Amino acid sequence: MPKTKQFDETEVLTKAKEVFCEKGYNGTSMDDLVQATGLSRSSIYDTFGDKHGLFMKSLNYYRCTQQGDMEKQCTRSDSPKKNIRAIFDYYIKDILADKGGKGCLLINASMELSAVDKDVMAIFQSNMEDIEQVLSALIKEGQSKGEIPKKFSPKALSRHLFNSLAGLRVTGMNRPDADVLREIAKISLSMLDE
Amino acid sequence: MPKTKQFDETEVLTKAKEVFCEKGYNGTSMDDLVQATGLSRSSIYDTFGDKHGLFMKSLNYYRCTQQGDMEKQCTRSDSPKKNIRAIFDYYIKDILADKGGKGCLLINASMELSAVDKDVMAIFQSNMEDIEQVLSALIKEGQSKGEIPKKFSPKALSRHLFNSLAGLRVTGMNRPDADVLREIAKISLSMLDE
DNA sequence: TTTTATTTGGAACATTCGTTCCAATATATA
DNA sequence: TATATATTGGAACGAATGTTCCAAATAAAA
Repeated sequence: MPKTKQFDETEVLTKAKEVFCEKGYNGTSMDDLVQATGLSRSSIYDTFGDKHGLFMKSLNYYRCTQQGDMEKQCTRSDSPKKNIRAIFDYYIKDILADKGGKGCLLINASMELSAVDKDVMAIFQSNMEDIEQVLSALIKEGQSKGEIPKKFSPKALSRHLFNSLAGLRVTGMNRPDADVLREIAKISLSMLDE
Repeated sequence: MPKTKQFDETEVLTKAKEVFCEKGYNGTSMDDLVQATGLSRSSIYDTFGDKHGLFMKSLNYYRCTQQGDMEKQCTRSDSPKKNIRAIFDYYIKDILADKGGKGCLLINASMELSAVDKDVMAIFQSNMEDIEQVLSALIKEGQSKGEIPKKFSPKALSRHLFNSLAGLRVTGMNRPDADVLREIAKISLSMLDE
């Protein structure tokens, strides 16, 4: 009996993500979202509650897809070190593919809202811990295989690598130069050598 | 004859900076700015033109003071490497002193607005180049003194260090833990050793 | 003290904002 | 096809936005 949903929720979240990413949370109006998603106001409010609800769902969805993409890089090779490099390559590719320099919604949102929206901060923190966990596991494996020196602990190295990834997003948004980003990554990753 | 200005412009810019930093550009209303600066609407419009004008002047003033503070660290010692460490120590101290996690106006503004405001992007780029220039000069000096290995070029190392500083601001805003930040800095700076 | 130029506070403006509401529309089942 | 249920478009709302304007207040100079 019921009329089925005329739209795919994840598609809407992806489109909303792009607008929020480009214009920021407070810079995005409901008109912008109506136009970008193709949905009516009513449908947006009915499905997501309000602007903040849509934003949080977009943020969470983006976080999941991004983390999924990153974890896919972890199994590309038997070498943990190569997999870490693959993560950096993937991330740099993602930055360079971002025409218009809209950036990463997690970092943008955190910079815009962390001071006033603790829900946003919590998602960023959780994402940071997850990524550090993934990196830390790869490093621990690499150290036990003898691929990675044990000078620094897996935890410390993973924090350094996450820090470098975050920096790459900031740097890359303002200087989207492939060679420069790859060189920065190379130096950050040289900690894992010899 | 004329009545003199009843306020110090740089004090106003500093106060405006704090509001913009905490709430973001689009999250800050003129009411917020009137309350934070203590000025009347009329005085703000008369002195700075409009909200965007006040924002740009705040951003520029912040950029100058921050860069000045950073350059002060460059002459603390005869050792270029120690001066680079001093820059990182200063920056981490600045991050930890930022109660409330408001962050750095340059990075916040860039993440919020770079995609839609090219003036903001230009200031960030210019600031990035200036800081890399300062770091590059110190590295070159350190390399010629034999303090810093020549495995990587001064330009490449300076970009890596700026990238790390940017990352520290993002990381530090969401996890203001002194030990963690110092450990990240230590690993980033270990590129300058041996 | 008087004059003069400037600052100041607050009212007022037109827009835009996020949100609500409802009648009209559309679709899957019976 | 008829029915039931969900979606849709658009009008409408009050609140908040950035900005303008002007009379009143103020401080330096005469």
